Amino acid sequence: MANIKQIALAAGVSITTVSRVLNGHPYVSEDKRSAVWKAIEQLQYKPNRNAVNLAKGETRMVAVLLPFANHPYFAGMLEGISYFALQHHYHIVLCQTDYKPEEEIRALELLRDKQVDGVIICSKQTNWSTIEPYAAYGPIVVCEYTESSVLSSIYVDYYEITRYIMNMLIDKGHRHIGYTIGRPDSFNSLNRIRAYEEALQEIQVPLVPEWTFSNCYQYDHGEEVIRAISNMHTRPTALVVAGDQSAAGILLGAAKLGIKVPEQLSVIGFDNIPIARVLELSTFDHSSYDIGCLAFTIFYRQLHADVPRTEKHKLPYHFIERMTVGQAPASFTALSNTKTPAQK
Amino acid sequence: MANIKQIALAAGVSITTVSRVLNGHPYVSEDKRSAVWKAIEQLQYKPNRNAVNLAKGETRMVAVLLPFANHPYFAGMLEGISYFALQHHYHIVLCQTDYKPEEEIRALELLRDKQVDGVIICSKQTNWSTIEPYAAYGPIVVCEYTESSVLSSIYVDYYEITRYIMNMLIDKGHRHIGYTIGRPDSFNSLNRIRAYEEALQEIQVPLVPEWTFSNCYQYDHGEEVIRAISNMHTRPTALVVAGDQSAAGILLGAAKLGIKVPEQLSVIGFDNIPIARVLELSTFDHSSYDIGCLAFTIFYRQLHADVPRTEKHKLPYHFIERMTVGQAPASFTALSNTKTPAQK
DNA sequence: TTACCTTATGAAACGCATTTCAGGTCAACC
DNA sequence: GGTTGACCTGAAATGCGTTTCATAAGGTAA
Repeated sequence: MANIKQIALAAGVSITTVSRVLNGHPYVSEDKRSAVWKAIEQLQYKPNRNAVNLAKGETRMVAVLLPFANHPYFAGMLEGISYFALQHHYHIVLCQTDYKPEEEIRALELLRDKQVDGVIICSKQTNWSTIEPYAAYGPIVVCEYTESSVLSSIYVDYYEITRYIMNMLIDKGHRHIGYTIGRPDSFNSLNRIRAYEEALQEIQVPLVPEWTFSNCYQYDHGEEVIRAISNMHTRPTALVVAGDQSAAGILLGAAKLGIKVPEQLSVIGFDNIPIARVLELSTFDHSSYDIGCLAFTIFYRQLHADVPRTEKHKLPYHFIERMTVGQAPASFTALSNTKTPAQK
Repeated sequence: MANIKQIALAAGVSITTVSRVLNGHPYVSEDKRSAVWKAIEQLQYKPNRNAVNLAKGETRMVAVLLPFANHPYFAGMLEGISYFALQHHYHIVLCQTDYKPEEEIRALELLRDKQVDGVIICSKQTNWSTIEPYAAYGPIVVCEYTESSVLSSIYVDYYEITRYIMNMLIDKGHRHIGYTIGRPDSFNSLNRIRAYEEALQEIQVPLVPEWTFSNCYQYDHGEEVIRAISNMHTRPTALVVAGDQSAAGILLGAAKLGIKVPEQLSVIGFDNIPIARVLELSTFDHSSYDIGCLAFTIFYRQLHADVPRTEKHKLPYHFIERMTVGQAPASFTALSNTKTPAQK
């Protein structure tokens, strides 16, 4: 394929002039400009992006780090990032990490090695101190709370939300409340747990470890949870579920097991993914699509304007009341041993 | 950041020797080798990937072209590609096109401009003749049937599958059969339609245009379909749905509208995505994850071995019988005007 | 008339690593 | 002793654009 030198030769100008034409610089006479364009078209010339990247020190690529793309929450985020990226003529390098630290590092190394201009971290495992040094090579935007002074952060206050939910459930008479979370040791999970425990403490209700479940992401996990609950002697009357996907599994599993929602079990999800609407799941909305859009916007601004690279954005949220939260069932308010009819 | 020149200087060797050490070439004396490594570590040197790409003419990136990542079928594919890509030290450039031809072209231009070594097309709109010229710049693998002599193809024979389904439904007494598809003009859709129409023709049952729906991808679309059906005077007794996601919408919508599946309506999905299992949806399995794995493998082999770049792989499939296909309801076998109880 | 700016153009340096080619040493084999 | 081949090393060419700097013509304000 032709290169810039051949264009220069064909158009009878210098390489510099070709580059000027290519990049729309002023100070090129009309006749040379058209001669260059003519040569470019005749030889079907297109600049080699590697050479451009090398010379400009910019790749117009951004790495997106996430555990799995095959999850509506992250897929939504990806879509948001993608949409804004395309508008700004950026491309996305997808780094699916499965929460493996070594894969997360590899994504950050793309930044260090100048393969990308920045990184958007949707969710990660690695600790901040390992990530921070890479911020020297370009903006890093994290969709999670961090106090780091070199990273930008878009976050949802899960402590606040969880307190809000717990209060709502307690107001409705629930005392037997369980929860599910994703990774047990993530910052968000720890905040959820803290809010949960404090809320119970305030009304002096003991914590039942049996009613707490971790590593819940997919439908299957939700089904396992509801199966486990259906076999319990004393069941929770409400579940605070960390993601709509597993909440959907719980709902559909409950239907199969004959557990009535919300009459016997209230379920609250998170994320408001499409299936939540279909299943009438009460949930918290904080559109992952919008988070993605914002993440890209911040990355882009930080790269092109001389702004501090440590913005913090707390996201609003709101509760979407649908059909899965109700009053605590009378028979369950006190510790009872009632068996519900449908059980395997 | 340090570059190779500074390492050469610090280690007291030539640039060539540093490059040799970096790339593990033989014929470097032990003392020089260790001097180079020492300099590399002291200066924290890492090669600039853009320079490497430029010099090697290879980027270890592959573009993945798909309409939307936020769909379990494509997300599964993406996961498969991703998994194999990581193993081979490749990265993925995600090109979400929303079926817009100009975005599809942009993805192909990445190949022409040497930003990626190849392209995997999961689904596209652009016609083959537009895509083919780009094959000159690197392997292009398409997850769809094509006769093109420069593209590789992994495909499922939807004509065959649809005939299989139609026969099954006809055997079970169904005569009022509807279908839903995605894009009405795609190759796969046309084959589905052809199989559908031929099957009806053979048993001399007239086609009811009202029972055919296009542009169905998401839950919402499925819900719209079932709502439309519930308002029909004469309803189909079976639906051949082109994707599990919209089939799920149909199932959940049917439950809300009081339409019993499969007693009143049989539903067959495609793809066997996770929600299908949860909803007991009878469907065809051809794992999109596996397609992704295969797609990357073919791309990789074509790039690194001297094999023809036009492999064709027809994928196996199998029907997964679950709970949504039944005998045609007696009252529906003949054209009847029976109204089912639950209607809005 | 001098001083200075705008327009126009190309040579050369620069971004950075890989690869070819040529030259050299030393041991083994004929 | 001469030839051959394995081992080692670096200068220079190569991949390809962008950007700086130097130069020069033409115009204008002081």
